[in-house]
Amino acid sequence: MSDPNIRPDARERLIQAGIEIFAEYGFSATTTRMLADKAPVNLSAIPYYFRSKEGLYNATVGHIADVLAAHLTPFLERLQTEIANGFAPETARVLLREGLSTMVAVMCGDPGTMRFSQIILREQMAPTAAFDLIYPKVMERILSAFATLIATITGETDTRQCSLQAILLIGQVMVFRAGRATVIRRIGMAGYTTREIAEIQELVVSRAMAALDFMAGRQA
Amino acid sequence: MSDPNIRPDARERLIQAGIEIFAEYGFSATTTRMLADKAPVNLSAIPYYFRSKEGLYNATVGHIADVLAAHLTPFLERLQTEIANGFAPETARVLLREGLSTMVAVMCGDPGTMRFSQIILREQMAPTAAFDLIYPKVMERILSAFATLIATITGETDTRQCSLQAILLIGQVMVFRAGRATVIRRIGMAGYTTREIAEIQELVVSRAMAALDFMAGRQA
DNA sequence: TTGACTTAAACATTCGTATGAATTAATTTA
DNA sequence: TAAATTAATTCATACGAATGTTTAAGTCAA
Repeated sequence: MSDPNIRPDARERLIQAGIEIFAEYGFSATTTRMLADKAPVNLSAIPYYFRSKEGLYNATVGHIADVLAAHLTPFLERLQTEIANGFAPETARVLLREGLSTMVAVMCGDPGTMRFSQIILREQMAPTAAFDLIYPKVMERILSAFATLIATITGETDTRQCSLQAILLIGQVMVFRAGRATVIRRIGMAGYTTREIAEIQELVVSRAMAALDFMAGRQA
Repeated sequence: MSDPNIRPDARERLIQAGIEIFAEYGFSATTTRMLADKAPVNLSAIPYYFRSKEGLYNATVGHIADVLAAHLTPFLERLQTEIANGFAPETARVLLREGLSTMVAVMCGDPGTMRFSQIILREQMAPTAAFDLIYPKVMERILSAFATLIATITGETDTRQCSLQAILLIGQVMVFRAGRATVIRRIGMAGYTTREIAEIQELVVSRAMAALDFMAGRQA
């Protein structure tokens, strides 16, 4: 639910459990007893604090959206500052590099945030009411920032075109998370180690830069 | 399960129902009664023909793998033929264009095969035993073909590098399926119409070609 | 009549949620 | 301050509905 006085930590523990369990099993395969055991908390704490299992799920997604939005803010603020000060294409390149690298790290590297992206990916593939909690705070802002960067770097003025190019960039990152099982088997990895994350970052960034050169060339 | 004598169509109807229902709801949220109603078939036909709900799911994924593998075969045979006859980079480009276009159409365009990719994507994100049914017949063969094409076009000899580049290409297609909800909302589409599929195909193909030019340039 | 298939009904289990008592914390009263 | 009262939270238990599966009778072609 939404208590004005944030009293207890049973509520927070349930959301942490929600992140772990919902990410691993998805909404339907997750049972309230799994969540209560993981928290650990009595079963009745779920309807007490969140009204229902779905309420806990929505609170979990909302929490993820807030955390990611907070991580996002410094980046977006820097972007705004740069825009106010002219914004050279070289600066935009630096920001895009950094944004993509961070995205790879968040989606594939850090075990904590990997759970976030797992839940978000599930929402994308089969959106529920919780999709509205995460789209405007995270998806929309990332895509819009990337589209701005692309426009600045390439000189492309068609915003739809820039948005589509931003989506392609994100696709190159997403495939390493959503297609993790295939990537690992195909490449013969044991999992994503620090070394392999660095390799993916290098790969994604260099590929993105090449694509932007190509676009800029066509524009000029 | 696996009956030697393939008698009835109740079995096939259940698999068709499985494609529709498992794609829409996923394994856990799908109930045996949904499947039986959709088929339509008596509830007991599921344990009778497939031993269990999981058995029907595996049979469904197996069926998808077979259908996709059959669609894939002509393409792979042409590739083999070309390889036997020298295989100029220009020919490889044509094949890659075609492969990517088909992939977009299969994943995002045709309502029937879109269900296939939905189920496959779920398997990638949270692999079950059924993953082994689809990986070697579909994933492995597509990636290996793309990697071969990339090697031919760019002159890159490192097979790991070629595989990674193939994964990036597939990511650019996959994002339009897995991230459908976000793409549609962000771009302001009402869904993927024929016109938008063509736009995505053009986008993905031209982007891929630019990337390969970049790789070929670095190699030369 | 046999054997493959279908059917309706029921089974045991698990699910999300409700209930009301027990416990703890906070506030008020004396 | 000490006791009393109230509110907030936790707890064990239970309930009805839905789940996957089983059972055994029924149907129909060969």
